[in-house]
Amino acid sequence: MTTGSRHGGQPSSPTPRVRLVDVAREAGLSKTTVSAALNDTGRLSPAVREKARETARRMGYRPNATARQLRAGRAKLIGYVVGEAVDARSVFLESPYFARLTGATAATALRRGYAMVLLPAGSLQSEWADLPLDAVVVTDPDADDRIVDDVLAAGIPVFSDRSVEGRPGAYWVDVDTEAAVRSALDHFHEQGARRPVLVVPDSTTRFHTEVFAAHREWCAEHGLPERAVRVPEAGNGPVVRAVETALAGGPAGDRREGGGGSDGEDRPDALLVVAEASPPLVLEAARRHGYSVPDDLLLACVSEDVTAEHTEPPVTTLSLRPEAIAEAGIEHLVRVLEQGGREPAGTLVPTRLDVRASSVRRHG
Amino acid sequence: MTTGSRHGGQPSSPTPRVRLVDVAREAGLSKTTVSAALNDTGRLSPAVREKARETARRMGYRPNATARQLRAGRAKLIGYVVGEAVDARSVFLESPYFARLTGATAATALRRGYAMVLLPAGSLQSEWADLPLDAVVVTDPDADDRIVDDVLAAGIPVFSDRSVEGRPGAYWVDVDTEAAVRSALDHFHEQGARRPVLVVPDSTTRFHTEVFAAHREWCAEHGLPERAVRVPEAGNGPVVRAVETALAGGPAGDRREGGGGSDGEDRPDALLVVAEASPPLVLEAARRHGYSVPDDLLLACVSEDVTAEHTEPPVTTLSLRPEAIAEAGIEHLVRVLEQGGREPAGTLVPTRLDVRASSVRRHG
DNA sequence: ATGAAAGCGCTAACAC
DNA sequence: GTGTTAGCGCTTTCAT
Repeated sequence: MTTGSRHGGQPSSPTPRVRLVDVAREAGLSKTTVSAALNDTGRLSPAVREKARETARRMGYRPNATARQLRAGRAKLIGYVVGEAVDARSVFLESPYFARLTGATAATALRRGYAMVLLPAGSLQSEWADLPLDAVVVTDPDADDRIVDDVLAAGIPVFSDRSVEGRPGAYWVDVDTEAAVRSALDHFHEQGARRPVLVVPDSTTRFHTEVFAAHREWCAEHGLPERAVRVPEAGNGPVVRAVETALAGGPAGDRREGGGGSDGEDRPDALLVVAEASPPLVLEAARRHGYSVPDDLLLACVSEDVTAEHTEPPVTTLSLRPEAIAEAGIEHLVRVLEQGGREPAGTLVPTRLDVRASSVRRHG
Repeated sequence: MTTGSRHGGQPSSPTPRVRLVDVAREAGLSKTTVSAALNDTGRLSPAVREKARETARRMGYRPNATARQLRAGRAKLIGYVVGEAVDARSVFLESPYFARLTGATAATALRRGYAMVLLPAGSLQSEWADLPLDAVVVTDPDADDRIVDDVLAAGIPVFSDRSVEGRPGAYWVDVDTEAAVRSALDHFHEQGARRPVLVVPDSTTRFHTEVFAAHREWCAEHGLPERAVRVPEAGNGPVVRAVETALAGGPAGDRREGGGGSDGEDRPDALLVVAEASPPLVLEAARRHGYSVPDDLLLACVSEDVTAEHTEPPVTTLSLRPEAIAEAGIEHLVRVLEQGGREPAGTLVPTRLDVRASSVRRHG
């Protein structure tokens, strides 16, 4: 009466799932033959191949991925962590940039045969040590981030930004930050702006530190004073406050001599916001401070936020092109993982400036 | 001179990775003993257990997850797809709601020992057929979505919203939509509004159809005309246009007799926006149409968008509490997967109305 | 052209 | 207490 003595199985499998050997038995063939037929390998007579396939189909056979992985030695699984903002638990996805980067990475990876596991921002390698990850993508790690070291120490290849350059087992894709900053500042300059201000997060992320440096350099080259406000933390509130600081006068550690309205000479005439913030809110902040955009303030945001197109005036954005980054990164990863050869280790992805009314001077 | 003939391995493994048997040999013990020591099972003398552990640590041993999975029969992997908006490829994450739901699901799952694979929105089961998924989470499937059927047909448990109720192998978590809609409309009513309008996506998602129904019911109960505008597609543009339609007059298929300004009686005095849209943009749209919020229009949005707190006035939001949904869902999933027993199949999660200035009448 | 058998790395019966 | 052994389901030499 023992109707099949489950050996080491689960509490009660809903369906005992058909295995390769079941198909083989049913078709009167061997595992080998059926496997070959299904994988289109080996030399089989068309008849047998078809019979095996047909039987498999009829029985609803689906190969056990885990067994394949074990055999193959790799799991076709990659991890994805956002390094930045360890404190901002799982909120990073609310940034349109990370949202799109994340989605695009997952989609591209799957297209290339890899599944992407979403790892909570700021999680430690130890928390997912027993995932069979072939590689880990670490986006925008902080300079002092442990995660990259942890993963490398575990012998897992890391794909990150340029900050990992030179580390064995680490590969990178990055935006061409300098060109990006230049393109925005040059654009302002062409439009006649001479007192641009930068608002940038005070983070140790590669991108942000490079933005700061590129801005400094550009200002020096153009003989303009370096005006920058650093945002202490992420979020719309802090960024908007930083924007207000920027619009109130010059840089943070700056001469604000004289008492009241020292407007005119000192008021910024262009604003580049690199920190993630909602374009409508930034625009609104400018208005509150008595600026009319673009008449007396040119505005551009580094952002993927689609609301930028819907404001009045629409806001010029500098897109980091997350989809392009994701694609470049995954292509790179697949090449490294599958060809194993020593790859160039890095790729630079250009940005795109979408000029809209907020940064174009009116009447010619 | 053959320095180790790689058998069926990769092109060139960077490090041959230490296996259980290596540790065993090194420690002069058997695989069993080491395994037991590491997993804290079996009866081992403390001395031996320590020795095994020490050796493993020293050699940098990390168990092969795939082998474990094969042995255990389950991969501790769950898939996550957003059913809604098949067309909006990987953009769904830009919605703060989905972003937070996604992040929270991943985090909660990992805490419970499951890794979450992010599947591109609208992707088919066939595209990830060879992932060893223990279950698939399908958020907000459209009524005619194939995905749920596909996954169930593959013998994989599905966790989704209430629309899957009654299907064997399907479990659900859902927001208490009716209570949610009531709470918002009741709030408007208490504030004196008598001509509320609803803006809701014209989708076949369970949530949206229920919102529409709940609103209809509420209006009937209160003897108020049902005013609703359905948004044909997602995105800030379409939603803002729908808001403008709503504010211009009554419902879409509605008497708009007479020519010009039939204001007064007909103008809505409260607006509930259920479609994802940026609160600042909605507010701006209301202003463009000559409304002052909250003086002659009360406003509330179903949204997780944090910008709602930063507008002037701040916007009242109805939060669906994605983190709570994620937690309830994953708890449920883990229970089903691990205890296998026939679980209650469904959980309802309450929403939260965050009342802010946009929906509170001034001067008492 | 097809099948038998080994083995991926691990865990769990079952001896000793 | 500790070691031996048998698989988990699949792919892949290697015989036949």
